[in-house]
Parts: sequence; structure tokens; C-alpha cells
Amino acid sequence: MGSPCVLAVRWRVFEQVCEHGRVRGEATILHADLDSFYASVEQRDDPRLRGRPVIVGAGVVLAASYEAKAFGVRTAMGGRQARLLCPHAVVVPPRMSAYSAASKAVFEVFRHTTPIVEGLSIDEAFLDVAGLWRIAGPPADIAAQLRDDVREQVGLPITVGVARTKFLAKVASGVAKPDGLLVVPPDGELAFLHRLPVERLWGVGPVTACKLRERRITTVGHVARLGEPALVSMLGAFAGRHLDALAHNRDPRPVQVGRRRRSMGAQRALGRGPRTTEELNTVLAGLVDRVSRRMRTAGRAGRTVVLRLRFADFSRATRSHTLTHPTAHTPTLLHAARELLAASLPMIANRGVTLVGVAVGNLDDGGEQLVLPFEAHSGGELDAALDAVRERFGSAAVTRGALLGHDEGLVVPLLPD
DNA sequence: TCTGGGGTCCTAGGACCC
DNA sequence: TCTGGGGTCCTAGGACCC
Repeated sequence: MGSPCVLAVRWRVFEQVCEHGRVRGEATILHADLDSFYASVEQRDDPRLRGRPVIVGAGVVLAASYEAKAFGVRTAMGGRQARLLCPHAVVVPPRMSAYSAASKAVFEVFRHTTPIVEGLSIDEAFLDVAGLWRIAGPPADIAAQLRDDVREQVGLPITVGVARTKFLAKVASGVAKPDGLLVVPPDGELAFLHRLPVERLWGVGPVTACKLRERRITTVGHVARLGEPALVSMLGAFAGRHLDALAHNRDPRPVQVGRRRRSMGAQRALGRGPRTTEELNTVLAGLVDRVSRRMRTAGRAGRTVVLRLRFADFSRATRSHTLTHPTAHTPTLLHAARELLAASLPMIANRGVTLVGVAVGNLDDGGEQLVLPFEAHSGGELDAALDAVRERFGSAAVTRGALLGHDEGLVVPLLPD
């Protein structure tokens, strides 16, 4: 272990070497993506499932093994259709805690490979290995080693794409799936990219793909030849410029360490049939409880409460309210959510609510907090405790309104002034 | 074949302030 | 009395991703 000072200097050098790698324009960004993640974990943990089509999730397909995908089963597909396509598939219920643990183990391997890791979701991440050439060899070797390490240490197959930009690395891993490795050399970028279908472009979903295909634009090469002005007039300023840049592999975004979540939410599908206001309020309470617990566990507090509704015709509505102070206090959040629901009742009438969701956004940046290990049972006790905190920490911002509920007591945000 | 649960980012209008 | 441009924040909706 070195002193913080020595570590800081090492970090500076590391960053400079990374910068050097980028300046030379080499393919040094890895996109690592676990294959059919949930299904692979199930096959790892139950040998009887190996080599067989596996579907995780009964109502809707959360993940399908490649054996199941061969029959046309796809993520987010209805369970009934999936079983029609692949009657002999093994359907297992999701085990979220097992996936979460597997994800943690894989990210450990990532961070052992390079300190510059940007997680995208539970099963994929970008890694920047520009600074590792002298220690670990060329990026292609590092990527191959990473795949071996994940296979040996966690027991899961993973695909890695390597390129000069984040976007292209992600495209490469998508093309290399499953259980593959693909390096796109800088001088082969456009040849590789331009023959791919437009759907491969990041940000092109069903709506945009439809708009493009209507105009006979089916490949990335077509998009590149179209030019920015035409794309902008077709798709709007941002989307048009975005697509034009990606089609030419212009993507300057660096791999970012330590990105924080900006919102947390929970939702529940209700199925069909009428729901009384009372039932909706009960569901709401469960959702707020879940979200606020997760927020407290993560040490986060938020200001904007969002109520999400979905109706029988699949249309959606959101209503939001922004509080004056960030909080993770269940009753405070629930009160706001209930008010939003009450205000939405006229809109809901006769539309058949099929989903209720709650999200808390505007999450604070995790400013300094103090957890008081006690619970005040009366307003007087609370005020006495606050006085003690003000005296000790001299924080004028400590008010009753700024308090956050916490399982172990009260959280006092120590805001500057 | 009627579609889960968790997120991100962009747009656009209106309020409000300087 | 009438007027501008710029900036931030809030709200609602939409597209997209895994």
C-alpha cells in the first residue's frame, strides 16, 4: 500500500498514458457484455439446464438461453408465445439476488483488469485499457484474458468488443455474440460499420428504424451517405446529428468512472380488470416502501416524485411533484405520491390502469450526511436533538424539514450553509 | 403475441428572475 | 408604458436501452 500522495501520482501517470493511447488512435475501449445473463447464471447453477433451452420469467421473458433463442424466443416476449415457439424449454422464475451477486463478481474481474470501468447495466460495461499496453500487452490480448478470467472465476460466458470508440466497441460485441471476441482495427472501422443494418446504431429503435426504412435507408452506410442536414430534417436536431456522427464513427465520449444513478423507481403491472382507488393506494404504498428502502440503503435522497401510470390501451401518463428538500423518508414520499394519484383520478376514470410506478428523481449528489443513531418519539425530542446537532456542527441548514428518515435513526444532510 | 421492471436522455412549454 | 434576451427550474411526454 502506498501513501495517498504516491497513489495520486500513479493515477496521474496512468491517466497520461491513457491519453497517449488515445492520441495514437488505437482501439483501446472494450465493451464487455455477458451473454443471456440471467439464463447463463441459471445454467451455471443447475447442470441439468446446460445445453437446454432455458427461459427466465414466466409472464414475460426476462432472458432466454441461446438454445431457446434458436427457436425464436426473445427478451420481453410474452410467456405464452415463447412456450409456443419452444415447447420443451425449461421455464424458471428469476432469482434476482443470484444475478446481482454474479454481476458483482464480474465487475470485480473488470476492475482487476483496469481501474477505468463504466458500468452500463447489471451485465455490461465499458473498460478503457489504453494505459495497460506495457503491463498487459495489446487490447486484443487483454480482452481475451478478460474473457478467460470471467469464465474461470465466475463461470459465465462473456462477449467483448474492442474498438477506438465506445459506440463501435458496443457494436462489435453485439456482432460477436455469443461467447465471442471482436476487435475492430482503426483502418477497418467504416468498412465494418457501413454494411450493418440501421438498427445497430445506438438510439435507433422501432420508431426511428421505421422512419428510415420508409425512405429505403436500411444500412449504416446509407445513413452515412445521407448527410447531416437530411437526417436533421427527418429526425430532429439532436437525433439527426447523433446518427450522422455514429454513422461516421464519431464518438468522443470517454469511459467514465463512478457515474451515479439519477433516479430510482419501482413499478408493478396489475393485469386487466378494474382497480379501486383503495387498491391503487395500497399498491402505491408498497412501491414507495420499496423505493425508499433502496434509497436509504444506497444513502441517496431525492426531491422529485414521479407517478407513472399505464392504461389498458398501453398509453401512458406521468405526473410529478418536486419537493423543497431531498428525502428518503417513506411517509413524505408516500404523501407526495398519494397526492399525485388523487389528482390523477379524473384522468384515470374508465381507462383501466394496468401499471402503477413510482420513481424518485433529482437524487442528491450524496453530500455529506450525518446519521443520528436514535429515533425521536416526539417533536420535543426531535427539536432537542436538532439543537444538539446545530451546536456541534454549526450547520444552519439542519431543519426538521431537511431530515431524512433512516432505518437506523435520522439522517441529517450537512449542506454548506 | 398483447407486452416486466429497471433505467437514461431529449424536447418543449411555462413560470420566474435579471 | 412597453419592451428584449438569457438563464434556470419544473412538468409532461416520448424514444430508447437492457
